[in-house]
Amino acid sequence: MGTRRRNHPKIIVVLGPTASGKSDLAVKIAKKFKGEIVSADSRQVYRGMDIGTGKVENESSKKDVFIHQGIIHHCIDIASPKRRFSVAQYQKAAQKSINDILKREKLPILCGGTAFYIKALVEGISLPEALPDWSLRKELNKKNKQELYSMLRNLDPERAKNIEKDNPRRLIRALEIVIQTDKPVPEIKKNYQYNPLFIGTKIDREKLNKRIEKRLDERLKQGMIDEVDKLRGSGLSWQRIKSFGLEYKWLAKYLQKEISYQEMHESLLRDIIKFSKNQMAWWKNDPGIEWIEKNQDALNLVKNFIKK
RNA sequence: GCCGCGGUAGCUCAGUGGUAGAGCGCUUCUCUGAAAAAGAAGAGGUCGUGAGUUCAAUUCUCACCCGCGGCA
Repeated sequence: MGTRRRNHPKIIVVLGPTASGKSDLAVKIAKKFKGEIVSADSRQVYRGMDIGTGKVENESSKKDVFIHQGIIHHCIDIASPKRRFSVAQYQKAAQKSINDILKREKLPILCGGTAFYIKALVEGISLPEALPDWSLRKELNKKNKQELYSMLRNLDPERAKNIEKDNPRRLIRALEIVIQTDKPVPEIKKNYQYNPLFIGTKIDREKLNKRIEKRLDERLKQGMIDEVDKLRGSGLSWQRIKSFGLEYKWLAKYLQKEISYQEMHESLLRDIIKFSKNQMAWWKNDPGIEWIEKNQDALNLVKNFIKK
């Protein structure tokens, strides 16, 4: 995830697969080193999605402050599930949060499982300014990937060289940029603004799978089905709810009586496990991450890191 | 016990007289405003068992074993 920048402000990044104990560790670090937490989770940004996204409990009575165990959490509940949220919005929100934390002379602790969000923030990647244009996307979606690819080859041969030519979603985004800006897709620029310490919470596969299953059953008992039902009641379409994936997708199917409880449980468990493997794919070969098994090891790492 | 249907990849199933395919799963990989998204590559099978016919059987024939349904 990039190199450390010695002269930049220090931040801690706690990452790892779902159910590996990130939130717990982040709170411990925050308590010990006067920190605040910035969530890096593409689903926890949405209000009303709590149990299914594994949000920690909010103790705050104020509307726009999220506090858990006395620790301020940022980038949670910052968006309506009715509106689309994206990595660029996250990047801005998280940068602002971190800068505020630094101004208060506290330690920023980025914590979450969405690798793309973490990358966008830590590397400060420059996302093209072209805004998503949903009507254009809808139009382009009618074309097949060969047509999309040849369009891109005509408009921006350079980008066409490197892009995955079988991936319609990427092709459409590239075309969107070119059509909107009337310029080729800009080369990606990185702008490191922080000096991060990456801590990964690691648990062996078999144990993690068991934890995932246990946690799923707990969440079901805690009223996760009801939560999805409420989202529907608040005016979200089933299609939208399903687009959030995992628990939202499978519980929506179950609530619509498309599948039985058992099918829901099996498929959901399988997909969460698959998801956790996909998360690890981003990190497992990254030499810059300190993988820890005990929280105490992480606290020691942070202590040394801050001293330097 | 009799009749019928079935037994092919981990699962659900296509298919063919010239030693086999799909979807899902699995493994690995990618990541430029949907990322819990979107995509790529790969590994898996002596086609239930035994015999017969044939140059050649997973495919046809017979017997047996197993599963499902019906009848007794």
